[in-house]
Amino acid sequence: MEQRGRPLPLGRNDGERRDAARNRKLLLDAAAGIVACRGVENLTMDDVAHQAGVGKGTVFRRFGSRAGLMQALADRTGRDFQEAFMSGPPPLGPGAPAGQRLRAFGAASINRLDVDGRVVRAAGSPGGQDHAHPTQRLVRLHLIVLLRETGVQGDLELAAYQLAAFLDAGLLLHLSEDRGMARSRLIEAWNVLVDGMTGAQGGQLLDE
Amino acid sequence: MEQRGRPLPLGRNDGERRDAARNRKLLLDAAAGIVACRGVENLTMDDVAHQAGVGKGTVFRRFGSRAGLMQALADRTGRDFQEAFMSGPPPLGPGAPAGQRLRAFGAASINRLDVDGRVVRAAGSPGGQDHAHPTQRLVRLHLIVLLRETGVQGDLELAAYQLAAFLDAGLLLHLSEDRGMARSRLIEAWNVLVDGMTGAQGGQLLDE
DNA sequence: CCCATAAGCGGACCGTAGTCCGCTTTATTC
DNA sequence: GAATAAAGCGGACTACGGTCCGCTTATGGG
Repeated sequence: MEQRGRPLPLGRNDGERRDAARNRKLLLDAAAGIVACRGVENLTMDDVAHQAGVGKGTVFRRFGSRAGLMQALADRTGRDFQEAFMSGPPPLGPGAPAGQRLRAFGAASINRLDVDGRVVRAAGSPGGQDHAHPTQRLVRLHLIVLLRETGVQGDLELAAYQLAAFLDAGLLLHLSEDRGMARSRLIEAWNVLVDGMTGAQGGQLLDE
Repeated sequence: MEQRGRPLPLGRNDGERRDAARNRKLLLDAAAGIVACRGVENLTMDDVAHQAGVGKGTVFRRFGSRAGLMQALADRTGRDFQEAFMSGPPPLGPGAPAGQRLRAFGAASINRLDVDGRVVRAAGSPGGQDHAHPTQRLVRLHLIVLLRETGVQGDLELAAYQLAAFLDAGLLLHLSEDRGMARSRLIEAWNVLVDGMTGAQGGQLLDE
């Protein structure tokens, strides 16, 4: 049949249907609760569905996969972090010199491990993080901007990947927990890495 | 019953039992065959067991998990690479200046993607690579030695982690396949990273 | 208020990773 | 070569991630 005079019968042409939105929240809350009380690794999709009082199919319709659910969870708890480095107060947010902001970004990322490092790690698909995810892209974009601001020449995109690779939740958790490295040591290594990239050789030149 | 005069009734006090060794080989061969003809993602543990003519339990007894099997597979095909950078000809092996060896190591790792990048990526547990695996440790140890040889001061262990993070198979495959970046570009970015760490600012100072 | 449409929903179903436990094989000792 | 103890083995079994498809409900227009 050809199209009728009803071109946009969408539930809501911008967002999702009311019940869908409600269920999304129910599911995220349920997931957060389970993570809080039993840990990420003991979260099953059936649990989440049951706890939220919906069917399992709904969970997968919303989030696509377990990793997708974790991503959504990580994004929710990490939203304030995003805002902090996008538009919060210096030195993390705009206002401070780019070099300091880079340092602050690393420190903040590393200290964020306690909050939801395990969730972020679990958000990785089998075979590593999902580098194509919007959050990851945003982080790299941020790094690129800061690098450019410090006057770094060359392949900024890959430089951003290199920096972000060290901030990978799986790696940091390994260093912190399995290897017992102190946060301060990780932060110092980040600073050295940033200095090496931005050309501040000694590490003292741009130091606080 | 108390212990008798037979203190060491081990099958073989060093290695594994004959049949176990035979099955290990059968299993690795079967896995390699399946990977070669159907790809890593279409390999199931039941397939491997059946193809090798053993029970499924045997596969898990030998390799612990799917990731473990992949690791073993990657290690076998990567053994010659290990030998190449440990004791092969320069510039990859000993004999060349450390700076050149670092560059060669990155280039070799990146070019190795074609061979078994997907296997290595699949060797990662859910939530990233297994940084504690002997092969990873060997790589980092190698990097530490080379870094020290170039006169780098500071936290060499974490510097090695930073370098190795960029050579992660999952990341490189993403850059190469999803993002369509040329190998040459990745290698150049590696060189720049190494130069930044070793203090060769311009990139031309130690250039070939 | 009723209809048409499409999005949403649920839970039975499927495939695969990983476990378990009783049986078999290997190696060692006398 | 018989006894014995440990390692190995196999395949039924479980748990969980993910799919499918017929049913329900929200939504917007007549």
